[in-house]
Amino acid sequence: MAETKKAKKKPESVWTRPARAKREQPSLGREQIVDAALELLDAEGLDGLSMRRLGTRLNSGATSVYWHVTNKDELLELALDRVMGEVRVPAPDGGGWRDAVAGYARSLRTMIHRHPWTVPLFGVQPMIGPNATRVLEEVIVAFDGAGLTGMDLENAMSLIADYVIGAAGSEASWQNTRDAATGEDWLETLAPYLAEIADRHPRLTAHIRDVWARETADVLEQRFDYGLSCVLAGIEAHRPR
Amino acid sequence: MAETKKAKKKPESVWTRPARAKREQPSLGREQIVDAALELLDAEGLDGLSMRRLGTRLNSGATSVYWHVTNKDELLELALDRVMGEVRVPAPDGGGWRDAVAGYARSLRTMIHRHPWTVPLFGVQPMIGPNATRVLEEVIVAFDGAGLTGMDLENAMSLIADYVIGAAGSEASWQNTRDAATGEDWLETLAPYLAEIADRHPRLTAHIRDVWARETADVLEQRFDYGLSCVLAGIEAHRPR
DNA sequence: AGGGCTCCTCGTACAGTGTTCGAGTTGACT
DNA sequence: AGTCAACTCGAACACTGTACGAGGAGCCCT
Repeated sequence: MAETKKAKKKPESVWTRPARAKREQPSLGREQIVDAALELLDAEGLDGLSMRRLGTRLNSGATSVYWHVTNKDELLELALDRVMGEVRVPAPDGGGWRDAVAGYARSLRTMIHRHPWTVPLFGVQPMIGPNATRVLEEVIVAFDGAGLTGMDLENAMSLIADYVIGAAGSEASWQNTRDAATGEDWLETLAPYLAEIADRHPRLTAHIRDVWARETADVLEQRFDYGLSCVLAGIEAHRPR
Repeated sequence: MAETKKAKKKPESVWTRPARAKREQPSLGREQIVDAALELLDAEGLDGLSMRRLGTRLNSGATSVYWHVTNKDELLELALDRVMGEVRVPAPDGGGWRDAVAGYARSLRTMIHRHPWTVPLFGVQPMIGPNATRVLEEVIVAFDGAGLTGMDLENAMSLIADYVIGAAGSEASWQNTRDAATGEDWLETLAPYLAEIADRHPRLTAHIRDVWARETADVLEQRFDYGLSCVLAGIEAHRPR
């Protein structure tokens, strides 16, 4: 493809004619575009994806992407649905609905951990991509056995999703500030401020002293499981019988 | 932008940085700046706030703001803490801890409804502004009577906050797309797509037909209360006794 | 063989963004 | 009167998303 076309001879020499840009992939496609976008997003977050950087990563002009995708928003929709493909929902065979739903929740959480840039994207548009709908379908099936229908089912599903997104999102952004500065640095710059508010907020400072600096991954794991089992217990307690 | 730098920068926030010595009556002040920023944010969301527009709204040069605020991020921190001042936490007098915590949750939710731009801001930096800390202190007090300490208390507080932010956030962004196009328009453009996935996802389409088009404010209210009482029941069930 | 026609690429340009810099203004204190 | 700090702000830089239109490649139908 990169070689000179010989069908027509034009009165030009090889030297005056600009060499055809060598394209390893003859054309751009949605798949490759989303692939490249995902690399940028996973590596540097939402701000790391710009149309120009995407273009250069694809060895193509900056605005060529706009033929395959009308918008940056649309591109993000595609990327979001792509990573929704990583979410697994166990079928409720054997184990009750609680296990299946818990499996879904945990899978959604690890997906968010892998792709933290998804968090501000949830819900900006109704998620109706193929993978999102597949997940929804499977979640409905997972809830079989809980005896929920109509609005009750909808409420329970929303509760699970809202909790997971809220929890995983706050975990992710917390990780972010942890990466930016080591926890000790933070504690160092924070110490005088903490001392200042110590008498205004006695309970809070006591709590902080009690709890901080053991925010390891284990603790986050435990916290998520605690919240999840609370939510499941609540759904269990409120379901019609 | 370009704020996702991984370079180690000294961790600072508006609250830890010493306030600048101020003069008698400078023409610009943090209060007025945050006031104007809030007007823009509430009127047009996160994208509606740009430093230049903020400048013109303040009848000042575009870059004058940078004397009083080092960053746009810092400005957003200030704005976020300002609206955190609207959150009320009932003292647990009389009614048990459940009522107090529920009151906090509902107050946080209405705050988010009033200022939907806060959602993507939660947790990007540790929230240590005066109003945020005041709320945290009061929440700890509200949990008195639940008999939670240390990590248990922390987990319960995180659970409440994560649920409320997740739920109110998804409500807010849903409202957004509702405003963009009337629900009927949406259903109209969506109908063929729904028909297309009907046999691939039978349960989902049945559920949608069952549930949709009654997404009134009442339903959202009910859903939030359902989720909240689930969470509270879960905390109740898991607390040490 | 040539004329359209559709798919596709891409350089250029526009209007905007956050932020830096340095020159200029003001007002209070020595 | 002079100094100095507190402030304001225009200009500029390096970005951003996107519209537009000029082209090129391959195909089908005369």
